Amino acid sequence: MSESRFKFDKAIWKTVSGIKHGRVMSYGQVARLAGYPRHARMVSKAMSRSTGSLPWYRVVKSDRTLAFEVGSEAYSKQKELLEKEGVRFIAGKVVPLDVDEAVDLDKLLWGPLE
DNA sequence: CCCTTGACTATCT
DNA sequence: GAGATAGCCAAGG
Repeated sequence: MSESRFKFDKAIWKTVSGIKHGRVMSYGQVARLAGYPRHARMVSKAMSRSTGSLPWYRVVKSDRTLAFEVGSEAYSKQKELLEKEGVRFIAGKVVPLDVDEAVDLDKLLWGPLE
């Protein structure tokens, strides 16, 4: 196994582990934060290579939908794990729960759904 | 090497 | 907003 790939994996795992409970991050965001811009597609591989427990389900696509095929087992599992943390879904999209500053829960729930 | 694959993304119709 | 399209980049055949 190559040395550089291990370093990459480690950086990704560390970043993903840092995602807080009930929050999500996109693949591209994780890659960027880990120090590897434009490696969004590689993030998934790094996660699948992870042996320990990783909050992989807190990583979603940039449009806030899940990466798996709708209806697949993986899709259901990820959605279930997220909902267990209080994450909501509207029209297949994760609702950002930035409880910290987004005091506009009203607008969040009743505002335009796009 | 060349070509194909993806748990991706940004942009344009 | 849904589809198409073109970048993206490491792995594997």
